[in-house]
Amino acid sequence: MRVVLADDAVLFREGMARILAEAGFDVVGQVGDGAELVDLVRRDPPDVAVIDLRMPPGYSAEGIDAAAKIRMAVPAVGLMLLSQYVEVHHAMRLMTDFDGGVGYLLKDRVSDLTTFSVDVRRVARGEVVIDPELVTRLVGRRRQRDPLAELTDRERQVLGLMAQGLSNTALADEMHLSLKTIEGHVNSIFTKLDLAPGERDHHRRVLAVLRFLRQE
Amino acid sequence: MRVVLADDAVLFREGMARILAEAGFDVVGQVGDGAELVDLVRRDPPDVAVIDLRMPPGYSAEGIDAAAKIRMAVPAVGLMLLSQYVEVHHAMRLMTDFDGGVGYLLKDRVSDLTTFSVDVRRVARGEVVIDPELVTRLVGRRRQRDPLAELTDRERQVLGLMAQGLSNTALADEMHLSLKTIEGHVNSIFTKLDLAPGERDHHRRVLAVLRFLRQE
DNA sequence: CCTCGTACCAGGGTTAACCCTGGTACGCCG
DNA sequence: CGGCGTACCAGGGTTAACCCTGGTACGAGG
Repeated sequence: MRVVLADDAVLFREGMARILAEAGFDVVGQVGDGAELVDLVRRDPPDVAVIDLRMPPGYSAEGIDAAAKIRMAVPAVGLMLLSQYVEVHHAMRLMTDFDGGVGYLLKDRVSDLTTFSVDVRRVARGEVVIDPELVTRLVGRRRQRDPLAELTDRERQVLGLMAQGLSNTALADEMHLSLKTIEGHVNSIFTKLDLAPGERDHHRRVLAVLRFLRQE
Repeated sequence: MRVVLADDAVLFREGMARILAEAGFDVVGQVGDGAELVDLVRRDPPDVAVIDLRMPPGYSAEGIDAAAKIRMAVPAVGLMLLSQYVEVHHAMRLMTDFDGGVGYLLKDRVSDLTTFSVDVRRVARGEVVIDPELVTRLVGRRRQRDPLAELTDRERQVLGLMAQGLSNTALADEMHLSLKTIEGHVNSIFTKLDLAPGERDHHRRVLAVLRFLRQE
């Protein structure tokens, strides 16, 4: 089974290459960023790509962005994403935007090499592998399709100003609306971007802003 | 040359073991925390130990604490510390408390395996190896006027995670600190970035995040 | 030794952000 | 015409974020 690796951290990536080679994989390529990965996979499609979620230049979601491109260009390639942190919104994107053949594991939570290589093989065969704690977190969430596209014009305008760092008060002044109206729009934005209330792990406004900035 | 490895992240540690074995080292042991490391080194001293700076239980400075104990118990053992983040105070402690035979490298900045294994050998032979950027930072501090440059290493780390959308609670979990400590760092970041309190026009957290993202 | 900077943390107080419910108004479409 | 979506807004309640003060500990430097 042929695998390519994408991670800008050389020490980690090279170690991974050896672990997978030892497990019987044919490591046919290693790259340090998303663009290189997409090129490599297009030229010489592997069975599966193991991809670090955060890579240059933005260290934000380059891995998943590259994965999306690969899925469009070479749909048969399995995509195993590795992350340093639990990030539900990224996992959600994986679940909703990709139709099988995807994995999302936490680097620090892989405790057994055999299980890890089995997981990579499962992804290559079209299965879905998600970190168990993430699965728990994901239960109950509804599927969404391009959440940003669901925003009304007004909501998009509000989010654009939020992304410029305006407070709710300033938003109300700027748009000649009441504070109550702004609050309503902001809440509606969160709902549509599937940023559920009660999540203590995320600062939802910052996440909404990051979502908006990434779209541009 | 005999080496032992200490890192609780299995994937990373196992990869490292293979890299070093391939480079001709005899990997005689692997452990997941500082106490195990000290025991192992006492029982069967290697030539050099490669140690993750942050390990259980506190994820704070277990690596360097264990290194200090090893230096006292078996002074001939070389000590290579690996860190995820730039932490000047730890590097400084290494330079001042240890008399040769020490190294401090950033995991994400090791870009060449041959150089890395050479560095490990140098440390084993009693030399000092420090990440080059860290050297620059140690020598040329306070040269810039950029507010972001005024942040301490800790504050920069906090801001980086804020920019990933982590809430204060998640920051505390992630960094194994108290919520109070995180709040203190966040407030300090705002002060240093000239984001004054009482300004109703701006959402200061979002602005701080935008500032960080623009810098990258 | 003393001072300073950094790191960590607790106690206690404030508030903008957030959230839910309920209402009016308007345009569009079947 | 009625239903639906969107926009605007009020009332009322909750809380994570924010902020200040004060404390310990440690390392570095004069």
